Amino acid sequence: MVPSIKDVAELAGVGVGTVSRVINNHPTVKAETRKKVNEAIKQLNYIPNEVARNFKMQKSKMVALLLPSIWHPFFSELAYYIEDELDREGYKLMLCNSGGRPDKELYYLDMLNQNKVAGIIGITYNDIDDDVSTDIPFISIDRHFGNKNIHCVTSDNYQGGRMALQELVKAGASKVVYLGITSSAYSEVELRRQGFIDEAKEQGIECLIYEENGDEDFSDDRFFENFFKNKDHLNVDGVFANTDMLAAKYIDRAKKLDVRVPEDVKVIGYDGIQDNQLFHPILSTIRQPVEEMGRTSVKLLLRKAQGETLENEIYRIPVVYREGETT
Amino acid sequence: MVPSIKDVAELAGVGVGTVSRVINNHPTVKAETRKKVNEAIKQLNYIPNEVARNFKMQKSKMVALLLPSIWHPFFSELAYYIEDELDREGYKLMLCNSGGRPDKELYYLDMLNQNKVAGIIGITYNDIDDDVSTDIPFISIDRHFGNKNIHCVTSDNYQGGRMALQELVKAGASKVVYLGITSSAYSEVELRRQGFIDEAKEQGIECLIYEENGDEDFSDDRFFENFFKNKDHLNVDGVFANTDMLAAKYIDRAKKLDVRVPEDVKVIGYDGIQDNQLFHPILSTIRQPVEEMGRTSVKLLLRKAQGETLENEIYRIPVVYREGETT
DNA sequence: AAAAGTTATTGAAACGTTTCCAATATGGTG
DNA sequence: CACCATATTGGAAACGTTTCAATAACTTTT
Repeated sequence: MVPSIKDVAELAGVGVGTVSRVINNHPTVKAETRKKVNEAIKQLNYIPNEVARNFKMQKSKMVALLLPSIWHPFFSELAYYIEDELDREGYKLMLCNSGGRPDKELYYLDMLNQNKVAGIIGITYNDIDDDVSTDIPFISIDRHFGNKNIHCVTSDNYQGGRMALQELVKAGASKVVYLGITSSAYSEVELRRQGFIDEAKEQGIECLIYEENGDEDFSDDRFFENFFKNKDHLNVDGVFANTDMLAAKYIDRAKKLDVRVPEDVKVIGYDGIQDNQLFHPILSTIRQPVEEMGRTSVKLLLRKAQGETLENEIYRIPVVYREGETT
Repeated sequence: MVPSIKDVAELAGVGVGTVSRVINNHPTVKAETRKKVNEAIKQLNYIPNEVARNFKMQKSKMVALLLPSIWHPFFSELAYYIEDELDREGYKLMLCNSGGRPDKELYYLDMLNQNKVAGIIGITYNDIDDDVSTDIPFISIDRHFGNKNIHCVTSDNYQGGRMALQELVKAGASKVVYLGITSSAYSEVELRRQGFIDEAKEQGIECLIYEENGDEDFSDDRFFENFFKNKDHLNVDGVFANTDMLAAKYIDRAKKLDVRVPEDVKVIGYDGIQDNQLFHPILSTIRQPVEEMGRTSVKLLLRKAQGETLENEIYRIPVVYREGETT
């Protein structure tokens, strides 16, 4: 039989309230009593029952991370830092893979609601703003809802887009294309395109755009098949891909068409996933400040959970350029 | 005010017990009553309070995944499947990154104990067998404790080792080396080496071993520096690396020494992480059945949680060879 | 129509905390 | 010593479920 607070109280010869106060470090306990209680705790090997505590408090020290798939290297890095930061603050992480599917996102939101989690960090592709319970703090990564007390953390996508163009030009490109997989839901990610275009215009560089929607049955093969069908696309000497993965796949395909990187085409990705150090050639990329994004999200979320109101609606964190071998 | 089961009971004009039975689909409720209750539930927008339920039951439908780092691509793939399988069974996943640090593993075990999780799936480097509470079901991946009702799921490492040698030989290698990062704690992973050696002996192939301990302040740079110091190591024409990551790094270094892969040296990794499709050259590898390992772990764990006793102590799942461009 | 059997329902108790108010102990002051 | 202020403590109530023994409502059998 696992001992309860009652057993401790009895053994220590005090009331349950006192034991509770000792456990929670309330200042109003005499040192002597505290000692007695601690001894009883040790003797009985008593461990506070966190489940009962959650119940009484009507909330748990659990934060949910809702994202498309932990399998993706960018998300798994993000999850790593989020978990680490949460742990420092005494919180736990619950992982929810939505697969990017709207129905699953809603299903999870519902479940998290029932489970009275302390907060949610979400990377969602759904207009979930109506479904997020108002009393569960929510931090959205890369999507800005602009209402309902949902705050947003993101990398500085716009600046990243500009940077990508600058670097391509610096590397000698004069005709560039933006490669993207879009989602029907608006996201800050689109600013990557905008920054890229704006900078191209300012610099007087010819700039093409190629995008396909990735919401359902998206296929890499089809994407690149379509892309290379357009002869214009074979004449570019600079490529900025939406994500590192897409950039890596582009390089893969390009190679098969005897397009050499970086001799014929310079390539820059976005994300800065760690593994691209092992891609050959090593990818040049706009590196998202993943660690800072993760930790910031947690810090903001916990501040919200504490009842604070945040000063900004959106927090954009600067990106940096990381040179590889593709520029 | 969020409605409780009591409010529903009142509105429906029944007892709380009846409402509870409706929610939990007990068969002993008249259809008519059930309908009344369901209407009340809908009208009040009642959602069962999972926290209270956990409390009453003294356990939650939460399973913890304790691993060194979700950031590692192999673990993030594993986590993906584990979460998916758990979700199908109505369970949730709590993620714990131990960093491979013994103290943190113990700290998490303690915490999981307090939180009365339904079970734990662990990839640990610690002799945690004395610290796992006997009444929390535990599935250990890649480590076999052989006691205390801790069951083990692993890939067939021994067979994988043999396979690696066979494939290197098939590709033309005649003098091979096994590259490994070891840990002080025994793990099934070591069978990769054993299988490799045994097969080499049987085939009469010369076989070197190079290993370093990775427990603390391990550095890739040092590892390869030491490795290449030994001139013998420059004469091999076949390399089997412990993990894909290690193989990719080997290829990286080899290139810098003008060792060509696969012309001069054939390389095979172990794991089959997805991203190695983007490595160039694409890595040949012994693919772990990650999905099956993940799903099997969950299935076994939940059977244990249900009170079943499992037939085997260890479940070895077959591996397959996946040919890339390095053999 | 009563008895017996079956099925459906009720409502109190229990799970282990925290919190709050009342009660008591302690210490200081006039 | 009486009184008051303050520090410390005790213990009941409450959190929202599930469960179980008791009871009620039907059915069938006699």
